[in-house]
Amino acid sequence: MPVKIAVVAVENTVYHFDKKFSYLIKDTDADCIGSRVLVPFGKGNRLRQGVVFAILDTNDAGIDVSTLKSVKTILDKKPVLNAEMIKMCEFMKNHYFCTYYDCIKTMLPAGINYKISSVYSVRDDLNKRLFDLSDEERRIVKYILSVAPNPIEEDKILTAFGYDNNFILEKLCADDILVKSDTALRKLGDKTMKMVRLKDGFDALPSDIKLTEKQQSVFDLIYSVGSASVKEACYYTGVTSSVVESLVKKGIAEYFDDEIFRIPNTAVSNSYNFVLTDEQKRAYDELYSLYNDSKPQVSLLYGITGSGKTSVFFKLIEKAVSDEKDVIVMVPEIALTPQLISIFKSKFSDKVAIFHSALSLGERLDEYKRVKLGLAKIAIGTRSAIFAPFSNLGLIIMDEEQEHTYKSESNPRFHARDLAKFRCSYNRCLLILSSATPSIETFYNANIGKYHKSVLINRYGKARLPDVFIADMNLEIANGNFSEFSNLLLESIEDNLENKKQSIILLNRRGHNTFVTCNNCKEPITCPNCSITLTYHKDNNRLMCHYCGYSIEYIPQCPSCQSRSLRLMGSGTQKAESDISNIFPYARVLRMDTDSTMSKSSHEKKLSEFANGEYDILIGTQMVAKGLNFPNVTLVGVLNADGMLYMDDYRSYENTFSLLTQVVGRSGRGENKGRAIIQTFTPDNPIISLASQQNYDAFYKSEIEVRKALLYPPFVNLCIISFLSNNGLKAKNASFEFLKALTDSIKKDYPYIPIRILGPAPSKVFKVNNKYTYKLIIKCRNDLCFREMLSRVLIDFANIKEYKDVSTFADMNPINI
DNA sequence: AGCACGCCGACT
DNA sequence: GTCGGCGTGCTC
Repeated sequence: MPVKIAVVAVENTVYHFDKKFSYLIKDTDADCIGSRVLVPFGKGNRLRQGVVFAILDTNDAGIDVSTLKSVKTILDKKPVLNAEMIKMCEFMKNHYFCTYYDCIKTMLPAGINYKISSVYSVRDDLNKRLFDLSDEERRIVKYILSVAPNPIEEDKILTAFGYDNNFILEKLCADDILVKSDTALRKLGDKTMKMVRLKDGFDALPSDIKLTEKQQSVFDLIYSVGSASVKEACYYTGVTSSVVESLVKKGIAEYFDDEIFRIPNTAVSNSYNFVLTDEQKRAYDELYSLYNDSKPQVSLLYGITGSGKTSVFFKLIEKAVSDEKDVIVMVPEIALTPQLISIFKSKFSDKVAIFHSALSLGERLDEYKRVKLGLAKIAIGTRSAIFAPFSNLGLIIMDEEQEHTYKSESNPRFHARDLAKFRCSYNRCLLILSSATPSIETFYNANIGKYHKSVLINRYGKARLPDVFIADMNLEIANGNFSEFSNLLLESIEDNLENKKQSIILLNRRGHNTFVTCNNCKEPITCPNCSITLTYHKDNNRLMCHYCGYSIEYIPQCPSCQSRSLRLMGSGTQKAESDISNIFPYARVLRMDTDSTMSKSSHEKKLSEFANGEYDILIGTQMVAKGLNFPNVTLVGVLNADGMLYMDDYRSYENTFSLLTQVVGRSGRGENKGRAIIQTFTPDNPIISLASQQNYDAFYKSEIEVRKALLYPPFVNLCIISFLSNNGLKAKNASFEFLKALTDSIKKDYPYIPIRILGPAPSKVFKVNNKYTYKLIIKCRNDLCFREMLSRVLIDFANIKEYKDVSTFADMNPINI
């Protein structure tokens, strides 16, 4: 029979042996490029899933065909990956040092995945041998026969009989009673968020029911918040899910599924204005001519907050859709953009597909299919929307392109902007990067002519920039005000309360008090799993670790010297909330951070309640600073601008400038002029005054000089190699060994590669979750040559036995260095 | 990561 | 003389 060679990327490989494997395939099956297949793999020839990347003729493969195994099954009738996506896999593997299947899994919706598992069926001719079986074995055989001729999954049998291993099944196979085989099963059963609430009639605990201490703590939590996901209930009380389970068994609580995420249809959508101002029209015309260009183009749409960037790209999307082109719109965080989504839904209705993490597995698959079938023309979503399987892409938009949510922090560690550029060049279409405070890299690229640039300098309509005041907290203290709030801020809040206007207060710290120290031994209380101080949370009276989730009940006694004199230091959103409530007892205060926003849907609800005027003051972490549009907000207060400014990260100025500019821009979006008050101990820091003037250009000018002088992006790329181990010394040794391997390789094979190496050094937080991390920073040029060199070193290093248990990975331009 | 092969110790 | 411990190396 005539055969061809299928080049296959297989599942469950690790980086150092991930490559494309060749298998024989019938030439009648040669049209399966991009389809998933089952192939025998390894010495045991266990079946593994793979995706066919290419089909070759037997004579141009250049390998000994006689040694090849054959493709066992083709799983898809229609390919799941088209040519563009296969190319994108190659691109991602080369750029992000991950496996092919890491990429494939990221590109496809989880619901489409098959799971390979062992299944058992009973041999047809066994009747006579049944006598020899034990009772137990006979029950298993009966169980499997009950669904014959279908085989049963191994997991199902094991759980049905309560086994923790498959020895008895293996024995039955050895005795020729059962047959074991591998099958690809569609992953079923959506993993909806499992929620727990008290059963009706348990508002108060009847006195005849006794709970253990842990059960009581879970009860109290659910009682106080109404309902919580099981995960959150455990997180808050520091117990395992079995405690929740026992509450349910006792009939006190019950499980339910999280309500389906809905995009609220706020009234804003109808009043949205699509008539462009002259300035907006000019920007539109510029972008339109790029859109019509037959070459791929990237353009920065740069306009101050409230200048109507959305209107501009919305018009362009309308144009693209009328041209029968497909459009991807990426936003940093879907929950913070309900307004944008409602505009799209009201205008394009079911031509819009939404991609984000709060969708259930099934919903995500549905949206994916609607795109694939061409029913949806616009995909809106977070960074994963860049994988929307369009075939006629005409336009990609990245809103707030500087946001770090566009960078993935787990394998594959991609940046959506890079992939957007890839798709834009593949489809020869236009990519628009939109922002009021672009990333330094992007603005640099626009300035040197690599990107085009369209500028909006006027706020839209009657809205004007707010008046910004900088409150010097040193003066407040000198004047006897030791509170977290400057007098100016308190007066302004009071004014706003009287005038029925709303206020937003930003404090970039969760929790109540940020750390606890002992007055006697001066030791701060730290997490046992991480090298970081615990944060006091008043809501549950616990000390919590924001890194690993560890939590213990707060007992006012020092764990190291037993002294009872502890001091709560620093303040977070919880404390700010209670302080504000004490000062203004009649104000309706809403707090928004990852603690109070227990589930995604309540997040939505709270924002729309705030928009409806049900609250006077919104206090929160940076999530209150982004993208929201509340016309009635005329005051913004920033409590500790310093906290974010002096982090030892080369991007802390950039991030602070962006955050301050954005939060200041929340004020005065309606008819009334707004004001913003920034509290700081370093009022002379130029970043704060530049942000208060919304002067991005001046900020950029000073920042780019620093980057150039100190050799930071965009003048170099930062490639970080991390070494993670249970053993701190081992992580350290591995990092130094790697450094040696790297320098040797460069000396020997790549003498012309320009790089500078910093470190290795322990990571900023050395211990997280009992794992120790060392990091090596490589300042490099992110070109083919460097990536090839690094890839080789990584692969060779993975083969050193000594460091087998040190997990080593590379991250190009990560968020956290 | 699995999984088979292979080379040493405790046992019938 | 054999069973099985897990160290080692490969995966088309």
